[in-house]
This record gives sequence, C-alpha cells and structure tokens, in this order.
Amino acid sequence: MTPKIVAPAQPSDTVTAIEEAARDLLAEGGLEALSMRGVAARVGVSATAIYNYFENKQALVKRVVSQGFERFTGYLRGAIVDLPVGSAERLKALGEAYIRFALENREYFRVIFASHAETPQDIEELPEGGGYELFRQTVVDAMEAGTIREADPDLVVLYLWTHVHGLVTLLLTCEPDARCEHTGKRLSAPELFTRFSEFVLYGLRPEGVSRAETGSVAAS
Amino acid sequence: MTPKIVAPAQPSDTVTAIEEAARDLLAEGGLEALSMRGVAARVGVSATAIYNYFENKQALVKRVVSQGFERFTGYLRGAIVDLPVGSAERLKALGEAYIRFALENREYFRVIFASHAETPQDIEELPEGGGYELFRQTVVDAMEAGTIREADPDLVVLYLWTHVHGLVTLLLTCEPDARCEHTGKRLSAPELFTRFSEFVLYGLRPEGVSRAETGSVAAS
DNA sequence: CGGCCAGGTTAACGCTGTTAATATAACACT
DNA sequence: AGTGTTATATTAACAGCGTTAACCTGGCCG
Repeated sequence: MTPKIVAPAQPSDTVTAIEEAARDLLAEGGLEALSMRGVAARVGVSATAIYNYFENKQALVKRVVSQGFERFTGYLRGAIVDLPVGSAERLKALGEAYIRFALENREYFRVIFASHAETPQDIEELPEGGGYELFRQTVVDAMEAGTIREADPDLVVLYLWTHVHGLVTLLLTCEPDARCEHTGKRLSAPELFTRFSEFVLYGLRPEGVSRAETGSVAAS
Repeated sequence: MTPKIVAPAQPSDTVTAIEEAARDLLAEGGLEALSMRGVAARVGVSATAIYNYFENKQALVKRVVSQGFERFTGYLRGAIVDLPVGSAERLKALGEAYIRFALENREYFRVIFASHAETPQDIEELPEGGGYELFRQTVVDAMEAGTIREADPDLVVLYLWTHVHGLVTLLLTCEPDARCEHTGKRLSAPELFTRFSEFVLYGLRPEGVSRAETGSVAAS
C-alpha cells in the first residue's frame, strides 16, 4: 500500500469513474441527460461528492469534452497514419474520418462543438491543440507534393475544414443517413463526401472558361 | 372536447405576445434563457397560462424557431431579389446573406439549427420549405446562365449549403469575428467568404493539371 | 494525543417544466 | 332568466435540476 504521493499527477479512482459516467451519459442522451445526480448515481456516490473534484457542472462537461476532443484527434491521426504523406488519399481519409467520427459519436461531437467557447481561453485549449495542426500539416504536405495547388495553408485548411464540418453539422441536424437530397436519391454521407471532393478539386466554374475570364466580371 | 392546442386562424393577442417574449428571450440569452416562467412574466400572465396555447416548452420553441426560419428565408430572398438572375453576384449575395444573418442572429440561428429534428416530420416542415427551394433555384439559374458548370443541382446546392453552413457554424463555435486564422491574420467572415469563393470556383487542383490526370491516381 | 484535511454525507434553497384542481368571464340554448 | 359549455386564467404542488451549507468520518502528521 504505497500512499499516493501526489494527488493531481495521477487521478483518483473516483474522479475517473465520474468522468466515465459523465462521458457515457453524454454519449447516450446528450447534454440534458448528463445531470450531476445521474452521474453520481452511476458512480455510487452522492451528487455533491462530485464537487470535490469539479467546480461545477460546466467544469465537468468541459473536462469530458476535452477528453473527447483528444479521442477525436487520435481517431483522425490513426485514420491517416498509414497513408502516403502528401497524397490525395491521405487528405481524403482525413475528411472521411472526420465525418465518420462525428456520425458515430453524435452526441459527443455535438457537445464538443456546442461548447459556446465563452472565454477566449476555451477556444485556445480545445480545438486548436492537436486537431488543427494535424489538419494543417496534412494540407501542407499535399501542397508540397503537388496534390493541391499552392495557397495560404491556413486559408486552405479553414476551407476544407469548413466543408467537412458543414457537411457533418448539416447531417447531424437533418438526418443520420443524409436524406438531404430531396429528389429521392438519398446519398449516404461518405457518398456525398466523395461527390463533393470532385467539386473541391475542380471547382464549379464552367468547363471551357479560363481563370482570367470569369474573374469578377460575371455580372452583365 | 380537446382544448385547441394549435393557434387559431387569427392568433389572439396573448399568443403573439407569448411568441414575441419567447423570441426576445431566445435572442438575448439562448435556449436556457427561455423559461416558461420568464416568458410568462414578460407577457404578464402566469406560467401555466402558456399551456393554453402551447402543449409544452418544446412546442413553443418549435413555433419560435419556425417563425425565425421564415424570417431567415425572407432575409435571404430580400438579399438577392435585386441582383440579376443567374449572375455570380446573386449566388455570392445569397451566401453572404446566409452568413450575415447567422452572425447577426447568433442565438436564433443556433437554435434553428440545433433543433435535433427528432421526428422526421420536423425536418420536412422546417428547413426544406422555402429555404432550400430558394437556394436551389438560384443555383439552377446560375447553371443555365453559364455562371457555374452543369451538374446535379441538388448536389451543388448541398455542396454550397455545406460550405456556407460550415463556415457559419465554425465561426459561431469559435469566435464572433473569425479569428480562426491562427497566424494573426484574423480575417473577418465576409473576407473569408470572398477568399473561399475563389476556391469554390476554381478548385484546389494544382495549376497545370487537367481533369483527367488527377482523377484518382494521386497516390504514389 | 491533538489537529488537520480530503472525501463523503444529508438538508435545503431556488430554479426548472409540468400537472391538477379551481375560479371567472363570456357565450349559446331552452 | 337560468343553465351548461368553453376559453382563459389562476394557485398549489410535484419531481427534477445545479448548487451551497453544515456536518461527519477516517487516515495522516507532528
């Protein structure tokens, strides 16, 4: 029985149990299913016991979200690690993994990106940490390999991020399996992503028109 | 027999007052600021009086969201009505209006697209109604005018929708004024949208490569 | 031993959505 | 006029929520 030397270094059993219970409740029924009393009941303690480890519910949620974000980036990293650096496959796999994780962890993802990020500190520590860097590096590699054209990497990252994130949030608020096509085609999310990839690569400009022509004179 | 829960043909004074109070509270402090007692207090009645007009809070929120969606589509329609049909300006103005409305009505927009859409009926009546058709018609016009290349309109609509929606949701969860550029550039949302428009038109493929070459053989 | 303190308890406050029972006023019908 | 019905509002209450306060309890340290 070695007495625990430093408390904060390795978390106690109780606190991890609390985190697990909170994570499960969150994944099962969303934010409103995560109640202090509910978490406490799962752990087998009183509700107020949680306040020994977390200042309030928001802090608990923040912790869970933070861990979820780490799992998210880990998932993304694992999805592209075996693919050749700078390849289009790698870039595409990253987007697909983004979508897959979001759809398979709906409530989780929802809460991760519903963290209103009131304090500017929140946004610093959460989404930018590993996720953005991973995204950016993949884009930079693809640029150097000639897979995509050269441009401001941050701009391109944000552009691609916007796309996958938009697709995901639309699918999350509409329907699980992408019935957003209203002509009865009902493409699945991966199918949609594949179709979109072509637009991303080649753009929407009409076929025979060179870049100079459509510049900004499209109006009559 | 059954007390009429649905608002009558001409809404009474009280019900519109309730809707207004609910809308204001929602716009001010988000969903959690919208409480039955709070709404009732603003109207000047008892909390339970609301239940004469709305089955429960969810129904009230749904009503407010529905009205907000109508305002949203009206806003979009007004933003493009004066611009030439089929022009790139029109398409761009639509996207810009989408972003502008979302950023100027943050809580509103958030709740509109946070309507988990549990019942399939919800999604039918809400987002598809006028908004999608407006979006689609604008795209079809642009296609016929040769502003953008020809493709499945629904696919292109969803593509562009994904684009603006993703940008908006990212900006909403990150920061008001788009500090998502982490190199200190801090482009504003309209600036970002303008920059992205070029990507949307011309794509990300490297400059000199024709469509056939990069098809799907980008791997090593 | 005394003291401290982390970790747990119960009780309680004020808030929430919601239900039940009740009151009141206006209208229709005989 | 009386009577019933309906719409509209009320108050009281319940269960659940996050959170605070006061209290207990066991183990560690000087």
